[in-house]
Amino acid sequence: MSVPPVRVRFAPSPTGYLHVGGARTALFNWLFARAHGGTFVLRIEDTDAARNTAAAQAAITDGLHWLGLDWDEGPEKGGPHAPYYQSQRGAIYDAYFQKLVDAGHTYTEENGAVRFRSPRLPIVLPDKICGDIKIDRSGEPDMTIRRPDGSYIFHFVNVVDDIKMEITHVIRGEDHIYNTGKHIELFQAFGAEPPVYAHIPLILNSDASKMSKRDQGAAVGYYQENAFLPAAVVNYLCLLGWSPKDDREILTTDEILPLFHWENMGHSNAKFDMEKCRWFNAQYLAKLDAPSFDHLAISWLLRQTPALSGTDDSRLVGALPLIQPKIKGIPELAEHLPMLFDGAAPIAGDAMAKLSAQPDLSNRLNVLLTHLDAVVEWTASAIQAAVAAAAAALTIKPGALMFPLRVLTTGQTHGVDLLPALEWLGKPETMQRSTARAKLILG
RNA sequence: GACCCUUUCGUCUAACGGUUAGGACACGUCCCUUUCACGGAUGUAAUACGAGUUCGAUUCUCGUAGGGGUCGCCA
Repeated sequence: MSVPPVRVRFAPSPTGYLHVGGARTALFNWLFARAHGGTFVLRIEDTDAARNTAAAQAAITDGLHWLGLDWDEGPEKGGPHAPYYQSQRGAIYDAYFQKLVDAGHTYTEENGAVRFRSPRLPIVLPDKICGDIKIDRSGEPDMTIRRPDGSYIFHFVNVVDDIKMEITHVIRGEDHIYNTGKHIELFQAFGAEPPVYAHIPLILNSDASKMSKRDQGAAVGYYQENAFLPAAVVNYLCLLGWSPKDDREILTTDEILPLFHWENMGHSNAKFDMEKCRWFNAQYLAKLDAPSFDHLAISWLLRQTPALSGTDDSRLVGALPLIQPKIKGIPELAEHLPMLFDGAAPIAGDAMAKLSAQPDLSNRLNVLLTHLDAVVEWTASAIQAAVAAAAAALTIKPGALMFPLRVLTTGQTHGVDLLPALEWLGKPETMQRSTARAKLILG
């Protein structure tokens, strides 16, 4: 007896955005298919014509493309079970509907809606994650499967398509557990074997509420817009409801595939932690090669308002390596770029306060500027030597001069690695900024 | 309310019935260092509660409580 090849599907409806929980469901289906050499099907459940727009469809396919979750059959690719849009499968549904009618499983309401007559038998759902779940629908009203206008309801089309598309495993959110009772009744009415079910726990907000469109990070588009690295997001998402069962956290999908078992799946809902997601992003950002980082940064800058000096000249490309190791997200460029490019930026309040508290300030600044002015070859190491010499002359530690130097040149208390930044800035600009701000500070 | 799922640091999670209950994010301290960081070290912090089984329970069973989900002619 041969085991049928694994076929899984992600079946979103076009709601206008791709929910991060949906993305995780897609990811788990994708991982399962890839781990078993199976087929990953994308099917668009667009039976609700009202919200079925091109933009809503694009949010799904763009998001999946961006995450790197390639499907084997579905929109853009076609396949043996095309079409993959439910809105185009009316004839199939009509035929399957007739089967139910002929078998006497249905009855029609006064207004024309058609219901499926439930066998009202207790159902046991053998779930791969939750175990055996008892579902008792005997007290429930019969489900409607067709509206008076002839369009079909989710439960019906979902099951028909899973039969037609030969889906072997259904991996979906826990919010579908109870629906599964209805679905199993339909499979049985069609004389079809239900697929293997695995219901994965949900992703919630940090306050345990359901993530909705408005919540930050609920839409995959948020990560795209903010130039997250897809691999980082995928990595983080994998760890919500799945674990390698050891201490590793940074994992490639190749490393995850052999460990993607039901046994490694979590059973309880997970709260989304944007801080940790950003930490993953920082890990991947730091490892990125310079050209890729430049491309990511520049294309993000070009999408910003003009206020953000989004040039792609060599000055900018020279500055980006200074920033790359400092940030957890590309949007933090907006914090670093001004202090590097705007020499006239005002001195930050806390910087001024901390600097004023330094003893012997006037003398220190003057000695520092004198030594800097004497630097011939303007390199980070030469600047460092000048700072060291100035410190020696003042009989203080070099470190004591770094903070004043940072304030003089950037106006800030913190920022990128200073000496390389000054090398990038150049001697004339450094001296000009320093003398101007020194005057301001010393009054 | 009914039914279903679930319960280990604030969060994500690990722990053949025997561990000083481990790791990571976040937070604190120290070290490193020319600065900001990175990094290293370290600290605060968890088995929801109550019974039972057992020599021994985070682990198995039951109950209680908390959280979530579902109860559509939405998907």
